[in-house]
Amino acid sequence: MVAQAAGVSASTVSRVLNGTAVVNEEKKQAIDAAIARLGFVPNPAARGLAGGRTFSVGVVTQALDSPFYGAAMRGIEEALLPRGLSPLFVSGHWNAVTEARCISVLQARRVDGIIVLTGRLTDEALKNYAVTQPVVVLGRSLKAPHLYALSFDNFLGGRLATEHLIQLGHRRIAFIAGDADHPDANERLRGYRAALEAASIPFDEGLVVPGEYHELSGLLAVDRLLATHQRFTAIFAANDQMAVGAALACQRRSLRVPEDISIVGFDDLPTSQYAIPPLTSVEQPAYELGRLSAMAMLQLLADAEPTEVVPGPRLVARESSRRLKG
Amino acid sequence: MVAQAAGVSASTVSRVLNGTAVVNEEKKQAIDAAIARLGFVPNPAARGLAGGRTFSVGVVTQALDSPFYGAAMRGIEEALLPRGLSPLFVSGHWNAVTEARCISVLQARRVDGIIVLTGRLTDEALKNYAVTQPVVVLGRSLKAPHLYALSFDNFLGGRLATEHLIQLGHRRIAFIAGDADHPDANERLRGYRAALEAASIPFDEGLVVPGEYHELSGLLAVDRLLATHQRFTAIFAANDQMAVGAALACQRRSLRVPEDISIVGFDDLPTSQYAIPPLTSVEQPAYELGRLSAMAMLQLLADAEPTEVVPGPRLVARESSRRLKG
DNA sequence: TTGTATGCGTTATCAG
DNA sequence: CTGATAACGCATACAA
Repeated sequence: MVAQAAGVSASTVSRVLNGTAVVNEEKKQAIDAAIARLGFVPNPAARGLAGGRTFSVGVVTQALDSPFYGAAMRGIEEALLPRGLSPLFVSGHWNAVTEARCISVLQARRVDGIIVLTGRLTDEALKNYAVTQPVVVLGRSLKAPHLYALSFDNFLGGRLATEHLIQLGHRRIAFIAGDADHPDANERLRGYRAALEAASIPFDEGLVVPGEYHELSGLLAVDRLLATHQRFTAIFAANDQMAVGAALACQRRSLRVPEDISIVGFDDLPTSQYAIPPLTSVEQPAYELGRLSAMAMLQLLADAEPTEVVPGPRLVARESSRRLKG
Repeated sequence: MVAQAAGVSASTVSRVLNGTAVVNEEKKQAIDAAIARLGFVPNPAARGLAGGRTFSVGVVTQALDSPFYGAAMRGIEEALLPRGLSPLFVSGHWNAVTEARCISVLQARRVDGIIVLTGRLTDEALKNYAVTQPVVVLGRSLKAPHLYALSFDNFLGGRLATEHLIQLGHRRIAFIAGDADHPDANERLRGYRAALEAASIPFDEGLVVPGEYHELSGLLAVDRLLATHQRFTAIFAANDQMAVGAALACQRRSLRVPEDISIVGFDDLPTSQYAIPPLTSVEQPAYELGRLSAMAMLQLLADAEPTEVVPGPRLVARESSRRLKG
């Protein structure tokens, strides 16, 4: 096609396309011209078949419609596309079985590598996948050949949030937890406890209520707290969505935020800054985390050792938390 | 591989894999067994090369991290995956040039079809793309061969929202518009005007302020309204994000929602039900719209005429709007 | 530096 | 009903 238009062989075209070997400048020009004239675009399927690579990397996200994973996906896309790699997004819905199926789909498509955003797969399963193709996982800390893990410091994040409230004078701080079998959530709880301990505030189990990372569970958590007559002046929710639900529950009970109750969330979603009142939160740089995951994958694909390092958590103080009156 | 394991030819394996022809039951069993034993999964790249199809459909979304498009993507994924098709998501960021580049990427990958979610491409450009491969577009109404358009009734939606406020006794209703070169936004404005007219309420240009579909622009719009000393008792924002920003602006000015100002949004994002106060909005069933787009694509790919029809808008009344006090 | 031959894994077109 | 055989579009080893 292009080859005969430029009067050379297909191999030569391939060579200029990939820079595999030096070619005569004249022929190169002729080929480039022919490519432009014919609007030729190499067929990735054929390249994949011949070269063993598909120029696509699979991304197992948990929800396509999550502000958090959405930002991460954006970071991944922006890192990958300019390098000629296409991300293939599939969503696991926080379910190990679904995730495994997702990975099967990706493997069936012969993706060059897989990026897993958190999820419920076991570390073992992940390591196992890594023997077949490079794997980058966000939200774990494990080591294995062809496997790179990027983990955000949820412990420190939990600690920062709690310390912030303590510094504002709060001592009765409720904690709305995330799923118990979710490592991130447990780390945040650990941070909460550590901050309490450092301030010599006794841990009160009654102040910890379970949640499920969505708004409704935050709302219900506050209801439960109130129903059990717990006394508290502040709430730390393990993510922003639950914090928002908690704020609504407070409003329904005529508890003013922050006058009566201070609330701190986690994630610092873009929308949190427009919550009423704007939410104090621990920033988790989703876009950057996504971008770094992709960069790490790029390294892995180039047979290099990834060195990407995750930025630390940062507290963003807004209007939902204030000094305890008193 | 599988072929020789089962003692048959590759063609026969292909036949049972695709159901292309009837195969002897015994051989079929032997092949199935071999497939299971070897954990064989056909290579889509090779299938694509040989058969001219890639079993993937490109999806041009506008933002990977948007609650609205996220839900649509979820609908698309769930309709496509079970049929063995993989969606390939790329994001155009509301920019015609970027979108065109996205489509190039998709075409380079030889996707079997393209689904475009709204966007800024011209109808002409879209029709043009449709000569190469099937196209489904959400948010337009145009007709062309191999092109199916699904459009949501934004006019009626705008009308419903405004009528709701009128029925509550409001007559001074501000409108926070979307981008002027955005057809959806203009339709909503038309609906607003139509409702006003039907109720014999004179249209006041001073009550219409531009916005850009994000929270901040909603906030600024209210500031501007207040700065120009407009009198109004209600606000209809062309989307929920701006409505949330508007609510925050009101709160900052000590205008209570809904006691002093009623607010109605558009889209009914999942989070809107947890806004403070929970937001009255016009439901736009993003998940369903996505699913229907995918179903239409399936029809197109099967050389059938799509018949998918979009559900109409529906007003969801919550606490951000109430009867005007007398 | 370049062309030729071969193979990647699968489907389609033939004969049989 | 089934098996050869060619073809899909490209990359690579090899030969020149």
